[in-house]
Parts: sequence; C-alpha cells; structure tokens
Amino acid sequence: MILKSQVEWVLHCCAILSALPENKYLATKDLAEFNGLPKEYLSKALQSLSQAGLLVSTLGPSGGYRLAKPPGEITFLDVIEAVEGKNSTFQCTEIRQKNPCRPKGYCEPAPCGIARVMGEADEAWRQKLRSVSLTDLSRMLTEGVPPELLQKSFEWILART
Amino acid sequence: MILKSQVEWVLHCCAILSALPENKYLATKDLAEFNGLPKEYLSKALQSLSQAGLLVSTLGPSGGYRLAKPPGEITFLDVIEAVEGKNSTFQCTEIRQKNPCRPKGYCEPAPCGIARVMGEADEAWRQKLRSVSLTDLSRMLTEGVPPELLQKSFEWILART
DNA sequence: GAGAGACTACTCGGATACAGTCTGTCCGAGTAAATCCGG
DNA sequence: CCGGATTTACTCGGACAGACTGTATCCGAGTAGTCTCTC
Repeated sequence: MILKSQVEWVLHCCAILSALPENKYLATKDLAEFNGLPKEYLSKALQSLSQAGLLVSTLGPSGGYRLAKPPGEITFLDVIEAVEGKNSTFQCTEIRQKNPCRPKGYCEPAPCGIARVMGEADEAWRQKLRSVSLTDLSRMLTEGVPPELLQKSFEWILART
Repeated sequence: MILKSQVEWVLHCCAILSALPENKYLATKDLAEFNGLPKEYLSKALQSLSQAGLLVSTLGPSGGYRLAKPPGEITFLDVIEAVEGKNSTFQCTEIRQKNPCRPKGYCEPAPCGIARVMGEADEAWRQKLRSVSLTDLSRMLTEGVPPELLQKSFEWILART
C-alpha cells in the first residue's frame, strides 16, 4: 500500500501556486519544468484537483492554474483525496458471512470488528492530514532555506505568470 | 492506495488461531474453507506471517499453523506489516532537488516538509494499529454474536485441529 | 486607426502503451505422522 | 509384537498467468488572447 507519486507532485505544485499573486495563473508546463516532472502526466493530476474544486484553470495564452480558495482553506487531505479518491484504505468484504457454521439468513448485528479498527486507524491518518493547510506547508517549505534561493525561485515563477 | 485483501484474510485467520488450544495446529485448507477463501493464495499470506515470526508451522499430517506468541503480544500492526511490508505509505523522491534555481551541490538542511507531514500521518495510522492486539480482536469479534453460533464454530475448528 | 479574421498557446479529454502489482493457480520438493510389512 | 520401510498429508517455494492499476505519451477539440490584414 503506497501513495501515488502524483500525490507528492501536486503537493509541491500547490505550494508554488500558494505563492502566486492574486488572480495570476501558472501553466502546467512551467510547474512541470520547475519540479522536473513529465508535463502530460502531471497535467492529469492537476485536472483531478481542478475537478475537485481546489484549482481553477483558464485556457489560452497566459492560461494555467491558480488556487480556487485561499491557501489557508485547503488541507493536505483535500489534495490527497482529489488524487487518490475518498475511499478508505481498508475495504471489508464481510468474510464472516462465509462461515460454514453460520445459519442461513442470519444478519450481523454490528459492523465487523476488524473493519472498525481499520476504519479508526484510517480516520487517525486523515485527521492528521486535515490539520495541515497549504499555509502551514508554505511556512515549512521556506524556513531554513537561504533567502537568495527563495528570491530566485519566486522570480522564476513570477516571470512565467 | 488500498490495502491488499490478504490483510483482511490473515486478520480473520489470526482471530481463529487465537482461539486454538495450546500447541494445536490448524491447516491452511481448513482456514481457507472456514473463511471461504482460495487456499493456495491464502497460503502465501500465511507464509509471510510465518516469516515475520508471528506464526509457527509444522509439516506432515495434523500440521498447519499456530500463533508463535500469546495473542496479547501480537498487534494489528504486526500482522499488517507482515503482509504489506514495513515501508511508509509515502515515498519522498526529493523533488525539491530538481528546482532549476537551486545552486549545484547545494545540500538540503532538513527533510522535506511534505515528507515530514506525510510521515507523521503515517505514524498516527500505525500508532492506532499498534494499540490493538489479537486479544482485543477476539473480544470484539465475539461480543454480540449468539452463543450457539460461537459454540458451533469453535467445535468446527476443534474437530480439525 | 479600427474591426474582422487568422494564428498561437494553452487546457481538456480520450486513446493508447507499458510496467508493476495484486490475485490466483499449479506443481514439485521436502517433511513428519500414520500405516504396512517382515521377522 | 516390534522395528524398519512405505505411504500419506501437509508445508514450502518457485513458476506462471490474467486482471487491474500506476505511469506515462500522443493527439485532436475547444478556447482565449494576440497578431495580421484590409479598409
């Protein structure tokens, strides 16, 4: 069980888009180039975010993506669920119903204990991801980085906006 | 990102093996039949548990598997990691090193912020799974189930031990 | 100089391809208990 | 009746195959700015 590499990609892209001036768009091509990623496939991931309502896109020249909401209102979980889907990491197939000793037509009174534990673990994971916003991410990604590198990156991005 | 179905299978199998008398073995064939699972493929999963030191196997007739430790000393996480591996759900590929503005030979001072958050979420998930043992599981799976069904299942298993 | 039309750069969506993983099956080698057979 | 040889029932491990998912690539359709051309 491992997350798609797209998850890492779009999180980095979201961090960049957070730094963009109001109402400016950045093209997939530039996001791909800045992160050293395959443009076409990254595009698919960004489309997912767009469909999830996290990004807004514009066509034509100087088109591209921008955040659909303030970075403080977008969480890690939003981004990850947009790419991975909202399904729980554990799918209960009701194995207990296969028990040969089980009377026909017997109806289980409560959800399977295994599913319950797995569901709680999944929720703990999601809760942690829900607690971190893109604003928090920007802070974490910039602290400890030399100012001239930040400045240079910012200008690189701004020049393509 | 979804867990293998083998995870659900072996958790159910572990619950059954927890109920076994001391030093009694149950064959893969019977575990598969009781849970309505493909015997050969289930066998692969049980082998993983055996290699992880959670189960002990014996060859020959009346062979099979039993728990290697008291059920209170085996956790959900032990079982899941035996099947899924111990890798984190998130693999950081150090995208930030691809930044075209990054000076050559520049060395990152700290782990990537994204990897840190994802790692913490992963740890929250594992922590929850670490807190539930097979003893807890047995309690959860039996409560609310009619005594005659439990009795019948127990005899079914015991007859094949 | 202004307006209409052509051009360009981009997103979007579908089609396709390839590799790896998940799920499942089959079979032979090795092993331990049960059975059989000879003395 | 006893001990060794054979049979049997199981695990273990490897080989194999099909389906699905993840990782890409390519291209055509649609769109919004920009450019050009004509009046």
